[in-house]
Amino acid sequence: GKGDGPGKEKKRKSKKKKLEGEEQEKEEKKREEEETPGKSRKRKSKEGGGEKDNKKARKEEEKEAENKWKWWEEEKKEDGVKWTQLEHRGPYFAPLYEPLPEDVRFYYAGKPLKLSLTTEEIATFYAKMLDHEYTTKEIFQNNFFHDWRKEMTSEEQEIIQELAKCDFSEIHKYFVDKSEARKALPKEEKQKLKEEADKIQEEYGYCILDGHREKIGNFKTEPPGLFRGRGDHPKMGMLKKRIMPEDVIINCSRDSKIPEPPEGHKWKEVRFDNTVTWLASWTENIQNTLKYIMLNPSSKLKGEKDWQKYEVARRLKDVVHEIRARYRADWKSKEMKNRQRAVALYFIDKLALRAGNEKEEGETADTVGCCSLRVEHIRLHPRLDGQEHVVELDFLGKDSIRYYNKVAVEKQVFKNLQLFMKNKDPSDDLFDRLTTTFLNKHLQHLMDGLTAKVFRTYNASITLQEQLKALTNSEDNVAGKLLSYNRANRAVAVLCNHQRSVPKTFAKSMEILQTKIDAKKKQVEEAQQELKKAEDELEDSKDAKAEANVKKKKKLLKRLEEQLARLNVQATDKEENKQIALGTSKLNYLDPRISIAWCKKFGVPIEKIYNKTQREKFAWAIAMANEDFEF
DNA sequence: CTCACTACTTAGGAGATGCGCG
DNA sequence: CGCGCATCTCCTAAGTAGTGAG
Repeated sequence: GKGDGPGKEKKRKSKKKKLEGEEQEKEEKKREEEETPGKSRKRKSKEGGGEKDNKKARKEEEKEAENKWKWWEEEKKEDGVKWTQLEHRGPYFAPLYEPLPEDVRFYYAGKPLKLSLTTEEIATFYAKMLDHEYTTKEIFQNNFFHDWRKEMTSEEQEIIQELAKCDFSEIHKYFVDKSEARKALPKEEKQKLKEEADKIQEEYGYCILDGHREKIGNFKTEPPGLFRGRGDHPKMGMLKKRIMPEDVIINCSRDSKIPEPPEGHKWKEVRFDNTVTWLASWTENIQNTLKYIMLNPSSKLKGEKDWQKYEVARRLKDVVHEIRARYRADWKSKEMKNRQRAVALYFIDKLALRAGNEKEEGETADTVGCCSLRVEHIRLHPRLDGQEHVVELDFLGKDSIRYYNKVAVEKQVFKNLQLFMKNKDPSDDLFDRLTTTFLNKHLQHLMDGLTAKVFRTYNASITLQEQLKALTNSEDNVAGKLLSYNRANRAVAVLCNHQRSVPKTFAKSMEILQTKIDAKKKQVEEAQQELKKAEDELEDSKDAKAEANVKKKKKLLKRLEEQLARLNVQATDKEENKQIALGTSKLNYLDPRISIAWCKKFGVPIEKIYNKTQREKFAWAIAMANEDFEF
């Protein structure tokens, strides 16, 4: 193994660029906020002070919020310095392996075989996944078997030569039963388990940052297991090793209580770096990259960064027209590099594509973003479905999620793409002269803090704002307004290509809906026939009674048709949402102040939009946005 | 420029929990 | 008051983007 490199020299990060302008902007926002009528806000946050000035004792949550750290009302730290005090208990380690009971056996070539502890543990990783699709994949099997054999004793290596002869079924059953037994536990037992978990959370799940108790995001080390990559990952099935204290670097403040490593163990290193936000880190053995223990999204460190992200996106709003004019001009640039950059930027802006850094081949699944698109990922149609200059994009993006889109583009773009593809193989880079670094250098020059990803944030947020404006009807009731909100949110999710796998129960509930539709259709048909009959009768008799009957039947038909239409809309809605995930954009791309302003403007309770966790994450925005907020 | 390394955000799936309904 | 589905929480993989050495 080459994964262990102890005693390497560590470097400190240098300070980041100045952001004075931004700070000023924030100061202004604050003052603006404080002028708004309603609750008066305090300058300083209270720390455990039992002041009770909130006479109109509202909900508990609000009382709780009273104790929360209103960091956004404080002065910002010197650039690059993330904290002055950081104290925590270190990570909570995954429990050690518990050997299987004697009667749960592993079989090789039909015969029971007692495994060494390590070998058995790894066998359980595979056994647990037996009914997962992963274990049917050859790469997964090969990687697993290779890594497993490496950990076996020489006797075991001698015997266990083929994965196909391994029988894990008893082990598998053991874990299935175990999990079922857990589910069937009586209430009080479950309660006890929960209390234990809460205690761990209480002890390890928080840290002290600059005098405030802050929630940690992931305070547990990742347990050992088999690596589960996404998509066609070349490393799927490889053994992810157990993290020991000896692998872990602790970061905290010098004068804090240094966390104790578990009994009989030592930390790899303890450092006191206040220019970073992480509390602990280790190197994982699959990709040889660092993993970190960091704070929860509700924390100051994360919240401030999030806020800053949206402020950068808002600054883009002011210059985006110039930038667009600039890249359109660059479509004609004499420099091929600049032309490629201009076309790529157009895609990033128009289609909200990711930047697309280069990746090491064979290390990860074959996915691309904008700058790493290959010729094989696009098709050019001079005309298609009545449109001119259509580009068909089809590629796997982040998490191996497919991006498929047919989009009409400007003639210049189309011509450029033809040029970029000329004399190239399908597997060649479309933008062969372009890297994300080059693109971002250019963007930085156009606007301070601008990078490719800002376009996604900007376009997502501005789309939400525009869609909300277009779709919300103030006459609607709350449910109707929420529907509009979800539609606006969905427009963003579609733009950003946020997908989910089709819910397991989808087909079933769709079927129920379809049955309803079919029944309704039949009713409509019947009503049509009856109407026809009534009309025929009227033809014959021409009396008032028959005429009234025709009217009645017409009315009925109309109502049924409307009901059918509504069901169809519902089905379309459901179908459209089938593979769309709204959560990612809500959490990462939509400036929360847009949603909060909308809630205030239309009298929709914020809880209808954001659940508790989300409200904690966006506490800064809830505190500062009023109904006039404009992104 | 490339490469190695670092630090951070963004992402979908699995499993846990909660909630409305009969 | 349990059951089945929807929502929430947790987990950790997979991106973006920066730095600095050579």
